Amino acid sequence: MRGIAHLARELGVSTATVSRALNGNPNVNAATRQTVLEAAQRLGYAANQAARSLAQGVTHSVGFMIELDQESTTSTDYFFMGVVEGMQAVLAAHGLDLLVLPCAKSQDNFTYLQRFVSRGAVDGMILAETRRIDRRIDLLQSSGIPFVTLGRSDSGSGYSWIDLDFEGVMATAVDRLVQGGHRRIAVTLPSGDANYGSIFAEAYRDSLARHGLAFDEDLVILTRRREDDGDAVVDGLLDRPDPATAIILFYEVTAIGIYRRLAERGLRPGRDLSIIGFRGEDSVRFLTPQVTCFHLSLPDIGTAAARALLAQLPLAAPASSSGIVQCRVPLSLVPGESDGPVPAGQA
Amino acid sequence: MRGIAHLARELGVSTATVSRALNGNPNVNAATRQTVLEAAQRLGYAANQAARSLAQGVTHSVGFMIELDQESTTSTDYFFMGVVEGMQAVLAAHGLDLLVLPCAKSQDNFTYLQRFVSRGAVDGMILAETRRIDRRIDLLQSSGIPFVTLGRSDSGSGYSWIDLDFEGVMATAVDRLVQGGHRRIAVTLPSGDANYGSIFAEAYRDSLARHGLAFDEDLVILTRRREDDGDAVVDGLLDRPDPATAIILFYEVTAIGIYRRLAERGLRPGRDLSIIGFRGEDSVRFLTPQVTCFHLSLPDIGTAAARALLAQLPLAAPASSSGIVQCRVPLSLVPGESDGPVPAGQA
DNA sequence: CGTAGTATTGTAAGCGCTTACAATGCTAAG
DNA sequence: CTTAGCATTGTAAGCGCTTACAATACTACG
Repeated sequence: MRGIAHLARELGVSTATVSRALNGNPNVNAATRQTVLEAAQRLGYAANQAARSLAQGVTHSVGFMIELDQESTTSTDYFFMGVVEGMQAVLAAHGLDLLVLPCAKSQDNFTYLQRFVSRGAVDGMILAETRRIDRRIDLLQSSGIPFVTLGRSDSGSGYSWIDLDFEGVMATAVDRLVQGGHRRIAVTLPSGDANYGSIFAEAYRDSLARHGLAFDEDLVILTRRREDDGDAVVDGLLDRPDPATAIILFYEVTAIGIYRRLAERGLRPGRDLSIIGFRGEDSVRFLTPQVTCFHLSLPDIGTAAARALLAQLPLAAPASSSGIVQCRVPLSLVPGESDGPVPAGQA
Repeated sequence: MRGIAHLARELGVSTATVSRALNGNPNVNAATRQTVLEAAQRLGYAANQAARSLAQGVTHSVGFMIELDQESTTSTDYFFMGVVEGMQAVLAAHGLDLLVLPCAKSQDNFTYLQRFVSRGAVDGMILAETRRIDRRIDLLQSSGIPFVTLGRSDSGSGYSWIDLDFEGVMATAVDRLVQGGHRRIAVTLPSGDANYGSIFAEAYRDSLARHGLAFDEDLVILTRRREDDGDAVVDGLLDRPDPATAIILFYEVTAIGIYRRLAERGLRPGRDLSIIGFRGEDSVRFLTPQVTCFHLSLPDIGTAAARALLAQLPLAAPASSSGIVQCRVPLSLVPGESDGPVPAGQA
C-alpha cells in the first residue's frame, strides 16, 4: 500500500529491481524475484494503477459501453449478462480488465464515450446497440483506439463487428414456413432505432422475394419487448380478408400474448397460426405448444467480440492479417410445435 | 490528444494555468479561462486520466462489482440494469464515473475485488450479492476504501448497506394471509449462498411466531429462479394430510409453474391455494389471476446505494454524522387475485 | 593475469498532470 | 512617489511506476 519504494527499501534493492521482478522481466535473478514476490504478497503490495498506466501508456482494461434504458431495461438485461460473461472470460485470460460503462439513455452517448476514450481510460472499446448511423463509430475510428461493435452500422468503414445472423435466421424461418405452404407470412419488428430492426426488416423482404412472395406492409407490426402486444398482432393479422397464416417474431416474448389471444378466440398456435420466434428466451419456455425458435449462445457473442478486439491490441497479435473481424453469429433452429403446414382448405 | 503542454504552448501560457482553467480553479483570469476552454474544445483536448489520478490521488470513479453466474444468470438479471441506472444517475451528477466490474463466478471474487482496490483503481466500491459471511467486506474495511453493499452481511461492522425490507415484506404477507384464515403457510426460498435467503427464512419464522403458528420445515421449499419448480411445490404442499393453504414465493416466477400445475389438477390460484409473490416481475405479469405481490423500484435501490457511498467520499460531504447508512428499502404490496380467504370447510 | 562477455542491479529520466510557492504586474493607500 | 496587498501567472517539485542506460560483479578465455 505504501508504494514500490517502500517495498524496495524493505528488501534493500532498487525500485527498478522490484518493478522488474513484479512484471516478469527476464533480467532478474530468480532468487531475487522470488524474494520480491513473497514480500509483495506478504505486505499486500499491488502496483498503483494510475502510475502504471501513466508510465506504460497502457491501461490493461477495455470498456464495454452499454446504454441504460428505463423502458426496455429488462430486455437488455438478460442479453447483457450472458454476453459480458463471455467477454470477461476471454479478456481476463489475457490480463485485461473489463469495465462495463453504463450510459444513461438520457445523456448523450457520444459525449459519454468520448470522455473515456480521449482520457485514455481504456485500451479498447466494445459498443452495443449500434445504430444504423452511429457517430460513435466515426469517433472511435478517428481516435485510432481499437474497438469492436455488437451490431453492424452504416457508419465508419472497415471496422470489426460481431452481429447476429439475422439474414440466416430469416431465411431459415421463411423457407420453413413456405415449405409448409404458407404464403401470407407476417413479421414483428422492434420499435426503436437500433440497426437490427432495419436488418431484420430487410432480411424479411429479401426472403419473401426469394420465394416470389409479395411484400405487404400490413403484415409488418412494430412491437415492444412485452407480451401485451399479442392482442394487436393476432387481431390485426386474422381479421382481414386475406389473413396471415404465419408470423415471425423479433421479440419472442410476444408469443405469450399471441397464445393468450388465440386461446380466447378458440384458435391454436401451430394450426391456426404458425409462429416462429427469433431468439429462445427463458420467459417463453413454459408455453405449450413449445415455440419454434432460434437459439443462440450469449457468451459466444461475448467471446467473439473480445477476440475481435484482442486481434487489434498490440499484445501477442502476430500480425494477424488486417485484424478486422466481421462476423455474423449463426443461430440454430429449435423446432417446436408452434408452427406447421397450412391446414387444408385455407388460403 | 497531445497533452496539456501542447495546449499550453499553443496558447502561450504555462501548463499550470491551463490546468487551473480546466479544473475550475478560481485563481484564473476569466478571459484566460475562456480562451483555454475554447482551445481545449477546439483541439479536442481531454486530460489524461492516469496522469490526473496519479497527481491527485483520486480516480473520480467508483466500481460496482457484480458476479456473473451462468447458472443463475437470470436471477441477477432483471435486477441489474435497473439498479445501475439509479447509481449511474446519482454518481454522474457528482462527476463520478460508474465502472461495473463483472467477476466470473468461477474466479475468486475476493482476489478480483482486491485487485481493483489495492491498485487504487476506484475511489469507492459497491458490492452486490453479499454473503452472510463475506470476506470482501473485511477486505474493504481494512483497506479503508469507502464502500456500500447491496445486502446485509454478518461480516464487518458498522458499514453502509442497502437492502430490501424482507422482514417487512414477510410480515405483511403473513399478516394478510392469517387475516384470511390461513394457518398452513408455506414458503419458497432461494437455493444458493446469498444472505437474502437466510434473511427471508428468518423473517418467515418470526412472522409465523408472531401469530402463534408453528414452524413446519415441510412447508419450506428451495427453488431456483425458474418456472419449472412449480410442480414439485404444488404436489409437495397439497398431497399431504395437512396441506398448505397458502404460499409465499421468493422467486415470483415460480408462480408460472404453480399456476400450470394447479390448472392440471383442476384447482384455482387464490381459492385452492393462495399465492403471494415477492417481487413483481415482468415475466409474471400476464398470469391470470394476477399474482398478489410486492413491488419495488430498482433505480431507487441504485440511488440509495450511490448516495450512501457519496456520504463517505471526501467530496461535498459536510461532516454528515458518521456517514454510515443502513437502510432497508420498503416494498409496496400490490394486491392481485392470487390469494384469498381459506374456503369454508377447509382446515 | 587481463579482458571481453554475460548476468544482475542501480541510476535517473520521464509518463502528463496538479499544486505549493515564488514572481510578476497592478491598484490603492500612505 | 512608495509600498502593502491582491490578482494572475509561472516555476518546479512531485504523484508511483517503468525502462533506457550505466555500473557492477562474475565467468570464461586467451
